[in-house]
Amino acid sequence: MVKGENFYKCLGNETRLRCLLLLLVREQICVCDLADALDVSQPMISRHLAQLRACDLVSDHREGQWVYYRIHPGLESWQRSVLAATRDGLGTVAPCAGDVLRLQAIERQKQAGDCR
Amino acid sequence: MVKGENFYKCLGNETRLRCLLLLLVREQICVCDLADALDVSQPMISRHLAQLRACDLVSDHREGQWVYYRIHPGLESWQRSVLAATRDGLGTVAPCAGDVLRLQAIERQKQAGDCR
DNA sequence: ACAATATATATGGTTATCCGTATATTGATA
DNA sequence: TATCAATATACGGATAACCATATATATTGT
Repeated sequence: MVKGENFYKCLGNETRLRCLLLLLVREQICVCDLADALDVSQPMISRHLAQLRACDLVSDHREGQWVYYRIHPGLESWQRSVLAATRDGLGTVAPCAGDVLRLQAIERQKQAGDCR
Repeated sequence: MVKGENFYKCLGNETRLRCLLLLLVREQICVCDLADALDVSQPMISRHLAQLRACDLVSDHREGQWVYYRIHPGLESWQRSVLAATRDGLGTVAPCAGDVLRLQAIERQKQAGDCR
């Protein structure tokens, strides 16, 4: 297996790719916000996040009852370049552009609503 | 389907990834040289090249009995950036580094041997 | 301790991917 | 036209990927 093969297998799935691109615009995002922004089920986002985690593309940490994911801080620089190039190419078109908008809406809603 | 999904599905296979990286170091390579350099069977390389062709990652043209492949001239710039970053990250490690050496050996052998 | 929320994983079935082998196609050459 | 070399595709089976549903785990608040 080539070194980059698993990396690209991860990017070769729509949900995972959208996840990663969304994580490029925020330092960290919790699982439920990711699920809502991408409009996918909770088990689905969780499974794909697990795979990204297994390939060291993202890291996670718990804050109370929420688990936050971020781009893995130890990601190799060439992989960061790949993600950045992808954002440049795909970030402004559907469905990725809409993902960002939905995420922003979720964040606004949280801030306005219950202030916990 | 996200726009880049098929692109990354292509990169997510070892043979196809090695193919593309090898095509980054030569303007064009014929099918048999690709098969020899990667040490894979003829149907195998042909099938994967067909898939890269279908996704517009490579283009082909015939010269006599040989068919030459190259990185598709119309490849989007963000995709070129991805390939370049990948070469930077993987080009100097196995098996990609060996692929280049084997390709060079094949070229030398051709030049030395039968001069048709 | 219990209920509620957030997250992870297990299970089963469907579809896609991958590969080896066999065969078809195409161009060159005798 | 028969043959050969190069390339492409078809076929069948094995494996992997993917998803929906159900269930388990962990944390918080009552």
